[in-house]
This record gives sequence, C-alpha cells and structure tokens, in this order.
Amino acid sequence: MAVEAKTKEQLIQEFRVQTIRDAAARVIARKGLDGATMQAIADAAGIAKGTIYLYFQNRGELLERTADHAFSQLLDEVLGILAAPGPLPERLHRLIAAQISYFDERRDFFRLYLSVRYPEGASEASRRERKTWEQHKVYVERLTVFFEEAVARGEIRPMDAARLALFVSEGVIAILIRRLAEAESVPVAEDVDWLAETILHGIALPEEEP
Amino acid sequence: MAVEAKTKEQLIQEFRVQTIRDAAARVIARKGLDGATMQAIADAAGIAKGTIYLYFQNRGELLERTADHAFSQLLDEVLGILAAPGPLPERLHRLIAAQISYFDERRDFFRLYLSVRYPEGASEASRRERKTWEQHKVYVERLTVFFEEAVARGEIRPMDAARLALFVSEGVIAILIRRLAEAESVPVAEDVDWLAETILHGIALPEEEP
DNA sequence: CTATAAACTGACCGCCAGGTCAGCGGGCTG
DNA sequence: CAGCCCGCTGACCTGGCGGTCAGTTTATAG
Repeated sequence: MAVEAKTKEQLIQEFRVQTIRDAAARVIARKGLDGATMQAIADAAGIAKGTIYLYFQNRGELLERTADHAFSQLLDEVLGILAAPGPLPERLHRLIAAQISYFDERRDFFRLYLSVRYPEGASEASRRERKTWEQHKVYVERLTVFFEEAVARGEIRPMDAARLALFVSEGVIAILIRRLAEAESVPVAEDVDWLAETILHGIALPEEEP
Repeated sequence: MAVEAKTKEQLIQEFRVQTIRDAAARVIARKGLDGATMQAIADAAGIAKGTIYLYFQNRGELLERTADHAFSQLLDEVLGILAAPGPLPERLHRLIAAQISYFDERRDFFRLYLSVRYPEGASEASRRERKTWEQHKVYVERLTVFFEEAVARGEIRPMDAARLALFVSEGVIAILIRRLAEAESVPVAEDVDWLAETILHGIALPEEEP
C-alpha cells in the first residue's frame, strides 16, 4: 500500500515535471530565453504560476533542467556513436547526421541550444545561469578524445584534437543556422554529406587523383 | 559664425556619443548584455543616466550603434581583404588572421559579438533587438561571393559557396572561443595557420604526396 | 457523506529595469 | 555683470518580472 501510493505520487510528480519542462521548451523556442517568463510558461502548461514552484525551486532550475532533458537524448546518441567502433569517416558522418537530424526534427530546440551554449564571459559574470551547459562540455571533451584516438590510430593526420573538436562542433552549428534560416531546406543528407566531406578533405583542389 | 558654431556643437555631440558608446562596450564586455543596464553604462561613462537619452533614443539604439561602431573597423578590413587580388590560400589566411587578431587584441568585444550575432528566432520574436546584426550579414554575403569567384576561377573545388561562407565564419568563432577560454594562449599565428590549413586541406590523410 | 490533507491557485509583494522631466548651474551674450 | 539659455542631472515614475502564500478546490480516507 505505502509502496504503491508512493509510486503513484511519483508518477504524478513526474508527469507534472514533464508537462512544465515541455511547456518551458516550447516557450523558449518561440520567444527566446528572455521571453520565457514564469507566467508565459505557466500559461503554456495550462497551470498557475505558483504551481511551477511546487516542482522547481526557481526559474534557474527550471531552465537548466529543461535544457538538460531536451538534449540528454541527443547527447546519449552522440556519445554512443563516439564509443562505437568503425572507420573514422563513417563515424564522423553518423555523428554529424545525428546532430543535424535532431535539430531538423526539433527546430525549436536549436534556439534553446544556442541560448545556453556559450560560456558566460569570464570575469565577474552575472549570477544568471551559472552552470553553463554541462552537457555541451562533456560532448566537446569526448569529441576531443575521439579525435586524439583517431590521430593515434593514424586515421587522420596529426593535429590538435581539442581545436578540431570545437571546429567540428561549430561547423555543425554553421550548417544548422543555414538550414533553419531558410524556409524549405535541402534534404538533411545533403548537408551532412557536404559537411563531412569538407571537414575530411577541405576545400582545396585535390592534389593528384585519377 | 553659424557654421563654426555648428561644427563645434557637432564635435561636442560626437564626442559625447563616442564616450557613451565606449562605455557601453566596456560594460557589455565586462558584464554581458543583460548586465549592461543604462545606469551601469552611465556610471562607466561618468555621466548621468538621463544624459544618455540626449544622444540615443533608447537602450536598443545604443546597443545597436555600439555594436555597429565596434565592428565597423573589422568589417572594413575584412571587406578590403576580400576585394584585394591574390591567390586564394593567402587571402583566406589574411582573412582569418584579421578576425582572430582583432578579437585577440580586444578580447572583451568578442562577448559583444556573440551577443549580437544570431538571427532572432523566426516566428513572432520579441521586439527586442530587431535589426539582427546587419554587418554580419554583409560579411557572410560578401564571403559567399568571394568563394563563388574562387570556384569559378578554379582555385578551389566546386562547392556550395554560401554553405562554405558560413562554415568559415563559424570556424573562426570556434577558434576564438578556444583562445579566449584559456588564460594564456598560443600565438595568434599558430591558430591562424591551423584554421587555414584545416579549411583548405581537411583532416584526412594526404592521398599521395612525396 | 463528511473530515482532513494535499494540490493548486492567482492576487500580491518587493525589486529593479528603462525611461522622464522639473530644476540646477556654468558659460555665453549683450 | 546680469540674465538667459541649454546641457545636464538624478529623483522619480511605471511596468513587468520572479517569487510567496493565504485561501480555494480536489482527492482520499473513514
């Protein structure tokens, strides 16, 4: 009895948390971080503002957990690809495809992603949003290791893996910005191919090929 | 007399505008966009808050003109490089060098740059900051033409110039993020070389070279 | 059906931002 | 030197935000 009741409570709790998170994500996507007021989120969730505070400590926690949840799925997928075996070009391709597809199917989340991605400037940054996007850091770090291993294995030419990791992650964003800017985009596969190809071989003319 | 007086007025006007713009840039750099309140900017400029409104309509205009002014110098330089003759690798190199050097010497401005760079999300974006960074658009458009011409001239292999332009501009940002994240950076030249090299030749092993 | 507890509500609070404007004072004119 | 002009000031206003909590509604138990 006690156990069952507790479980039920937890389910309801979880359901409410999820409802609020989803509403927050929708509002941020539509109006940006600044436009995502507690009232707007409450309205979007169809509840009263006060109710949010039964499930989240404050606005900061809500935003943070919204972002964490929204991207944990993508992060898992990406880390899986990084951990899997296979030739580098194929894994790089899958890596890029996963990210572009994710945001292409959830265009609104990209705005949330951008809002949250950059390190709050050095020095005495405002207290707002301290945690600075833990997941993105994990991703870049893991990507760095990925390239380090590729260099060690002789799959790519020797180069600074950390620089490369950031370069690749920004390259994905470049393409996404372009995709989302235009109303009707080319197929995802085209952008993925282009990006993988460009990162692998650069833009210069091939030196000597048949 | 009238003319001279008018000139003097204009000089004073311009001096005030510049003082305020500079103060705004400093504050944004130190505290971020959100932390750049009118009061904070006034304090930094050593004037009263009300005075700002004698020279700028409102906060939006001040921020916009601050950004415009801060980067017009960089934009001029970059457009000059794009318009100049020379072999593509060299021009690409100079292009990257100009941007990285600029922000390396004015690290604080990079924060301002990031704040302002992205298109305000589609749909019914908040009225805040409408103009969406005209200069950056000009830069990317001009860069697109630059690559189109390079393709036409056979200097690089055929590829989508618009995609490439965005890719290059984001690549610069990737390196800048990395530079500014670490306290003591490697020489600018190293990063520039790396980026130009990577964009030109990619990361794959060379096919067949001596 | 009633009593009690839990979940929910939204009017309210304090705070702080952008923006205003009546008045102050330093310098130019006559 | 008097007095006016005008750039400048900063106390003040207004609005909207995050956050609270007394009161209401709803669910559960007996």
